[in-house]
Amino acid sequence: MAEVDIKTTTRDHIIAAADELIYQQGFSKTSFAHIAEKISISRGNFYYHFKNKDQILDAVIHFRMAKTHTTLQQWEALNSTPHERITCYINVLITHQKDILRFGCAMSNLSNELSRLDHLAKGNSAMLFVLYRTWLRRQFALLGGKQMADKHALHLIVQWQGIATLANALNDPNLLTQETAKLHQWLQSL
Amino acid sequence: MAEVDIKTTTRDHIIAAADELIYQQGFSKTSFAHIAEKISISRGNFYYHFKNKDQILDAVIHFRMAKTHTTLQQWEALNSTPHERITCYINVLITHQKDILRFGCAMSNLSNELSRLDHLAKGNSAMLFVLYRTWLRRQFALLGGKQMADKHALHLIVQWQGIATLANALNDPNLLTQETAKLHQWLQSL
DNA sequence: GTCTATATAATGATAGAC
DNA sequence: GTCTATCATTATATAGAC
Repeated sequence: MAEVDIKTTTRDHIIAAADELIYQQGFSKTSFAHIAEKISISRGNFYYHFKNKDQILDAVIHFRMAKTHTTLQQWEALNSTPHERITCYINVLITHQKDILRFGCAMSNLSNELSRLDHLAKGNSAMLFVLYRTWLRRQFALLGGKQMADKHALHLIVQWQGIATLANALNDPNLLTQETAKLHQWLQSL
Repeated sequence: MAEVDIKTTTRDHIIAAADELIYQQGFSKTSFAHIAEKISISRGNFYYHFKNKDQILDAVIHFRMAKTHTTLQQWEALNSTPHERITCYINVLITHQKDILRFGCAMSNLSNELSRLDHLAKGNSAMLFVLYRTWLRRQFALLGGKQMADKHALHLIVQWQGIATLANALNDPNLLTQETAKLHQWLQSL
């Protein structure tokens, strides 16, 4: 029943490389040439695996959804209390601090870019937030009742995004650690 | 002594148009062709007023700094209490809600793009945040003492950015009004 | 499945007429 | 000061050989 021997195809390589480059450079600036160079294929090869650039974007968003889903499941499996699980979410600000300081948050960056482009995939990219929100809501419900669960979930994501955004803007790792500590205190106080 | 008859030159037109387009589309996607069309000049004309695209960016950042400086002075001149002045800052989330939902925050968007591009002007764009932070710190110091002033200023900017980011991502005006109401409550409680 | 070659459009930038 | 014409580069995308 275990999942074994899942082949890593060229299509998967394209998606993984595009995922990283879209995070680092944005969707518009991520070119076929750059992805091709990164994984050593030719530009023409893309159109065997994808109809156009937008379909790569769709695949990347789908890939991110799956990745996030797996991460949330792991946080849940490895931690028995909702307090510990929510702590995992908060700590991403620390474990990924180098990337956040340089590139910001992958979710909000893409969502914002697609919003400004008036891109059809904007709604899909926003679903990543919904995934986190739903998961956090369930954890907060376990922690202290259903009434405030969604408010707490939303509030935490707002704080998380604000910290990531400002730390990136000011390129300030201390801001990251100090504001993250406040989040832990807030969680403790609930 | 009053400032009268300041001519609006072509250079000013370019800067104003670039300011708006950079907000809406980002720096990379804002082309000379698009700016030229917006203000009805030719593409070749840019290079009489600016050496290259980066110099337009510098001028736009300088323009935004001046605009922000004026805004902060007005908030201060038109309101006698620090509480009212800080309220002005919070209320931008409401008065500019349409733009925020569609495009996000101009400051953090540019700062993030330049950070990811590893662009030299990144530091300059971050100075806009410093401008707000310094002004807010002074208002909070007037409000309740110097010890907590900078922490309050930073915390407010973090919240503001988080609200703008998430409202943009979820395209949710209700989130904007609800979280802004929380900010007002927080200010009241200080 | 992967490649090379190419078509087409848009970009930042330059030269020079007026 | 503003324009037209042009260049070099890069982008997405297509056609067809292997």
